[in-house]
Amino acid sequence: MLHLLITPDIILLVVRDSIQILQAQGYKITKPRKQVLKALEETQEPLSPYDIQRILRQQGKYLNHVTIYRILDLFRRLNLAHRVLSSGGFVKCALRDKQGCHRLMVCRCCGALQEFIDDKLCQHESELAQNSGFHTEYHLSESSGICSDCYKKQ
Amino acid sequence: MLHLLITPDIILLVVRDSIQILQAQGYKITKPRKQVLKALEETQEPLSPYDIQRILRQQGKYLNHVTIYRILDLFRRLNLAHRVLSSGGFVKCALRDKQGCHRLMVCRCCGALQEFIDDKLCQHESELAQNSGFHTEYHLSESSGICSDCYKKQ
DNA sequence: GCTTAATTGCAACAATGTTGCATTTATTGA
DNA sequence: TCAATAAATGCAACATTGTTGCAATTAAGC
Ligand SMILES: [Mn+2]
Ligand SMILES: [Mn+2]
Ligand SMILES: [Zn+2]
Ligand SMILES: [Zn+2]
Repeated sequence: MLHLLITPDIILLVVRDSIQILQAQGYKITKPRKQVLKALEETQEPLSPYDIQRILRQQGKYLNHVTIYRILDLFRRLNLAHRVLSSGGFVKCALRDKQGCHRLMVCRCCGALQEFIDDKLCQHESELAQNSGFHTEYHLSESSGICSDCYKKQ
Repeated sequence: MLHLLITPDIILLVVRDSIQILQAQGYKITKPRKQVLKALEETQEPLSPYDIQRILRQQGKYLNHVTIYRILDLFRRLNLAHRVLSSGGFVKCALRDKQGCHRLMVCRCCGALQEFIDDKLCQHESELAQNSGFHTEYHLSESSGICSDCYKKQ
């Protein structure tokens, strides 16, 4: 339901990219880490730690939930993934939002997520914050509404 | 830590206002509901259901956690309160953000929250969404950064 | 004061998240 | 290729958070 066009090619590319980042920072490339990366990449929805465990289990792979929590925490710190605020799930960060700015639109009917980026918006928002002395580092925001599909159906 | 100037006068005003809304919609004005409202109003931070339970217990008032969950759910539906996405807590909505648009800045050092409103920002964001067919109903977004106090200390 | 529908409390349970420590594994370089 | 070793994982035990069905209570209206 994450409305980003993710083809198998891109998945491979992005997974490899993430692995390079892990390596560059001195983290081991372990089987569990690769599996969590792949799950986040392939699934078109935000995944909670337990979602990921379920998905992997269905593929005959068992990871302890503690391990998954720790891996997701690492990914978050490295900006390889980020939380979806409203659901508490995690999504894999696409290459294009490396800047650390994540804006989501969430459809209240079907739960569809759409991520977008707009520099002017970030700038405007940062300026507003600045006016009250706040120094913005990154935006992780969600808007609520109705996606085009659900809108047509009404 | 919620940087909104909330004086005892305003608390009384806003609590009364919320009670009118409850009444107008045919909901009973019960002791538990008044207590949860007051706790949200008086506390300067977002409160989780269990936070609220703790606070009230310290005042010798016991509410079952199930009750608190149900009350918060009702408040949310009536737009008397809304969730703080990053913490999972709830904040009481001030009168001025009745429009249903809630923008927060969260300090990653001290956790301070600052809520603000900017029509131009909402408009810009809605337009962007519209471009991809998304119909925005309300914004509930959070930016991350450093508040003025923490910035000075560095 | 009654009546009654709405609300709350309770019990039992399910899901989510955390910590300390033993075991395993990926990396390095001999 | 194989040991050494630091890093990562698994496990157990626990803590916190959230849900459901049903009985008891309560606020609102007469
Ligand atoms: Mn992202
Ligand atoms: Mn608000
Ligand atoms: Zn939709
Ligand atoms: Zn601060």
